[in-house]
Amino acid sequence: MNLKQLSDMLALSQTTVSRALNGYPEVSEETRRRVADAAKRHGYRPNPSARRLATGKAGMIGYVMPTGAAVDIDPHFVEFLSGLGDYARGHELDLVLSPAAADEEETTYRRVVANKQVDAVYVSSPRPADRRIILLNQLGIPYIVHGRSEGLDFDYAFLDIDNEAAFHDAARLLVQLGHTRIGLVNGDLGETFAILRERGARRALAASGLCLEEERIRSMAMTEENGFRAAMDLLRAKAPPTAILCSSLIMALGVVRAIRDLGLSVPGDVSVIAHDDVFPWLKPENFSVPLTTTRSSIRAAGQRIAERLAAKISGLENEPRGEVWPVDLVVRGSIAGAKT
Amino acid sequence: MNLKQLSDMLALSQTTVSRALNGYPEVSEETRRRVADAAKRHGYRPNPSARRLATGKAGMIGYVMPTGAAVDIDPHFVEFLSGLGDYARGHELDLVLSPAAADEEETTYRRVVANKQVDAVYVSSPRPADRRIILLNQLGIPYIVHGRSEGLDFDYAFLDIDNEAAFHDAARLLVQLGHTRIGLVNGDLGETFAILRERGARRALAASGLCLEEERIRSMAMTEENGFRAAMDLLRAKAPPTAILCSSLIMALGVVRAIRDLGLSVPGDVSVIAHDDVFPWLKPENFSVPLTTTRSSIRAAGQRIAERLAAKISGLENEPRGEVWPVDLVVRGSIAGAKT
DNA sequence: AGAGGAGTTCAAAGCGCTTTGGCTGAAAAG
DNA sequence: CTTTTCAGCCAAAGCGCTTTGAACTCCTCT
Repeated sequence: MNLKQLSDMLALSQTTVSRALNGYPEVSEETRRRVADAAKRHGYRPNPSARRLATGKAGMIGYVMPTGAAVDIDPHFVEFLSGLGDYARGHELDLVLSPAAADEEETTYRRVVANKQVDAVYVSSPRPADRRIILLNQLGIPYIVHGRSEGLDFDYAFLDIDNEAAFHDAARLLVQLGHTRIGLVNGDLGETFAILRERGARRALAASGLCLEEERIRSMAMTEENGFRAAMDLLRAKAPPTAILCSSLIMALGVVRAIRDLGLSVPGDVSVIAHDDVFPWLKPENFSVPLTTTRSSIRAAGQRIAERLAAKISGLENEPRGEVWPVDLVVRGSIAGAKT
Repeated sequence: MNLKQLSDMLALSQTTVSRALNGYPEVSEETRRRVADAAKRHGYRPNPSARRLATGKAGMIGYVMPTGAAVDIDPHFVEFLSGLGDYARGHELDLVLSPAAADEEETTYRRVVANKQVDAVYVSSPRPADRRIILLNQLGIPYIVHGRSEGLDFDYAFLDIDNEAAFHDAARLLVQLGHTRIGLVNGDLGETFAILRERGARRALAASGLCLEEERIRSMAMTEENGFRAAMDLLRAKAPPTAILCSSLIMALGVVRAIRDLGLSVPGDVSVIAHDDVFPWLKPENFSVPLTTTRSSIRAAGQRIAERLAAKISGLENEPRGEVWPVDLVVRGSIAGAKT
């Protein structure tokens, strides 16, 4: 069933039918009703390719997905995607994932934009002075960054959680509990969030005249194994930390395992606080010792970003606004006062 | 740069340019070269919407993504997606994710197909007699199922791992080690893979005159928490299992935690074998006791499915072929002979 | 009564590509 | 020398939609 058939059936022109369906004012109410009715009854749906060709609007959100043997998409992505989907579902928005090798990312963005395959894109895991953002900005397509970049000389739309405050507060809490040697098991410093978290922790310690020593910081891809290695490393040092801040639940699995392996206990010997992105399949309260976390639902972020992208597409959101969400500090059994 | 501009520039008709670019024979070699050259130099790329409108071919692979507050996409999906992307990347294929609530899945498939938004789709987590497969079959769009259904009266294309053999072999190994009371911590029985795994385990026990007791089976969503609960349940029974088969690494985390919480040990008191889909961020060899696993890379499956979908699209693969991959049984420290 | 609107509707021109059917000129066949 | 054949190229017709510009019908106003 296409527009022509439908309009023939109604003895109306394609123009009128199209306008009726798209809510243009110059159609009488009665006609509109008739058209809407017939359309529904016959299950008419405008062909998106045709519409796209005519309008340039795609009804899709794009994401350039880094791929390649060396690239591991991490499980956060799936939760984020769920959120995006939650919103998109109700709004007939589809997502287009364009896989690209690391060195083809820019080309891919260019292609996607030039082809008008999507109306807007989102960018994840931004790095400082991220080139993708610079590119998108000059290409002039609506976009939102999930996370933040730094060192860009223009404003851009983003949604981020307050990583700095989260780790600041977490570190401050540890300090208040009497800890002075605090370790940080962080994500890769190539990404802004990790930089901000380190900064937050550093600031909290500094406020009490303490210092986040370089040798108590580890930054690497957030796998269980790396968490384990990092913690092992830290805890075997001459003056091991009595508390560890950790950037992800998955790493925290490794951290806790390391602590155990060394015959130490949580929180008796080592207090642990981790960041929790809220996975349905791994919960901090279910760790052998319930984990204190800084918590922010990455799924909710996905929903919000979809919503804002939709707003941008329909022209409701224009200024390049940054949105920063506060992070909950959820105290559970994994922290205790420092042994004196 | 569109076709018209390019052809004007070359003083050729759009027809000829189009044909030259698409490899039709009725173009002289010299012309073809000239055209290809100019196209490359000016970065000409045919507008996909226009092409799609004209040909009906989309150059995209579709996936109807279950979404909704109640639906958790699990982390396996991301690994699978990576694989799909690995292949798609090199072949200019994009993926379209169409989010759909559980009760809108069929409608969404219909929409996607009717709109010719994609050339082929893949279906994941198939259930027995899966309605989606029936639907796709009659809609006549190329598709591949990742996993298997049962009870369908027609052949369909799928790629699955040999779940039954995997769990059969794992169970047999446990039996050979002297275990007679074996527990199964499985995924939701709504999905075929879980049914097959149970069948495999059952068969192995039966072969030795043993029985996989109903009360030693738990089937539920594969979260860490459910793994914990299930194992707790099993181990607190009057005649607790001395070995546990587990359907996922994430569940296995919970299983191991339960064993520990009860003051038992792996493999001293309880042997554990789990299925490993190969995540970069959580490895069985890094469990406190290295985990014996049945292993099959879900990422590799993604690559292969993309490859086969591409073959289907270009008409290279036609018969509805089923492909079943063997599963590795990797023995590590988590199993031991049964205490006598 | 005629001009000027307001309210509806329509025919036709794109959007950028593929593809059908036809045309041309030179080489092959008669 | 005429007829075929065929490689190579082209004009134009879609694909299904949106949008421009025009037209037509009623009213209202002067």
